[in-house]
Amino acid sequence: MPTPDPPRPGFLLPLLLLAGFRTLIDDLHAELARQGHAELRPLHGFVLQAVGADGTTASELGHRLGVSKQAAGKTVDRLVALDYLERADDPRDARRKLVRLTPHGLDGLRRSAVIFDELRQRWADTLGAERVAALEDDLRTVTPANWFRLDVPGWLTG
Amino acid sequence: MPTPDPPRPGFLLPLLLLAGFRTLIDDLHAELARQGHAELRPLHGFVLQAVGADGTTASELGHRLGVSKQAAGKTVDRLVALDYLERADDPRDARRKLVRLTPHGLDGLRRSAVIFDELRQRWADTLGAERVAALEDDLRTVTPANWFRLDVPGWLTG
DNA sequence: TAGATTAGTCAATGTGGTTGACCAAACCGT
DNA sequence: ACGGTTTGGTCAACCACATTGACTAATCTA
Repeated sequence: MPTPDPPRPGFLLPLLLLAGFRTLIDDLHAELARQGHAELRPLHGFVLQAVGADGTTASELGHRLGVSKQAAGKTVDRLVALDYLERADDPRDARRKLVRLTPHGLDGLRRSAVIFDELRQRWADTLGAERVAALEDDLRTVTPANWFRLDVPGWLTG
Repeated sequence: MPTPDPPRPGFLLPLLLLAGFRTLIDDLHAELARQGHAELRPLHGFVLQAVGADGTTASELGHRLGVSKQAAGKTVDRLVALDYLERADDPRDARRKLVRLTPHGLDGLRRSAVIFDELRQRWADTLGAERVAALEDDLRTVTPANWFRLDVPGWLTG
């Protein structure tokens, strides 16, 4: 059986962007698995990044991730069960439950940052550093200004 | 409250690729909704594209989409309910059930192609045609050769 | 202090994915 | 032609991630 027909012209661009993203994410998690973080799912890296070293709350996390506070809360539950996050009471506001990285979670986040840097360097070795930079510049240009609000939908689940 | 800290250097590249993809998909579906296809979810366009004008079977569809035949079957169920796809018996093999686009589905697929072409043109107007082409070339270079197997995980659900 | 807002949780539901089990039809080698 | 294997489809159970609505408790504010 031959490979399926290549997509029509207009379909190419989104597919390539998706493929580029997927490639990075897949490579990241393959390497993370090798480094002792096999349980980390694609989505989780974004969550750890959004929690950050300073910690946050479930509601704020939901806002950063662009999902409801309930969805954020459930994701935190799972990452607590995996020992990536922990909850603590906020002494200044009894309603709030602070969400913080555990040492294990901080390790995962730091390794992710290192691996992403390496992957970007690999792209720079292949394409040339200036083309990677141009690619980033171009994407920043055509993308809404608030792109860094880590708006990651369900789809990283793959 | 200030916007959250921008991501660390290594995190930028995947986030920008994701943002670019999301921007295209969101714009596509906003326009599709205006043109009478409000029920089409982000994933569905890829499925229609994978079904193609000639039709296919659930198993083959699963292969093209990189998911199990069961998952493909359930997705077909949903698109049948929305009148985008229909099933028919294969007279030459009683096991197979052909999956075909309905007229409504074909309309959605064609409109998607047109809109994607327009969006790509919009990028070319902003960045210049040669930079869009360079972007595509670069992504093709750093991406596995089989990228056009429409390997779309759960995440288009957003 | 009363009323509005905010944080978190629970419950029900939807979508898209997985594995395993199973049946019927088709294929293939003796 | 027959019997074993492969293939296509479906069912069931389950998981991950999202939604909305309802609710409590704590805090803020007029």
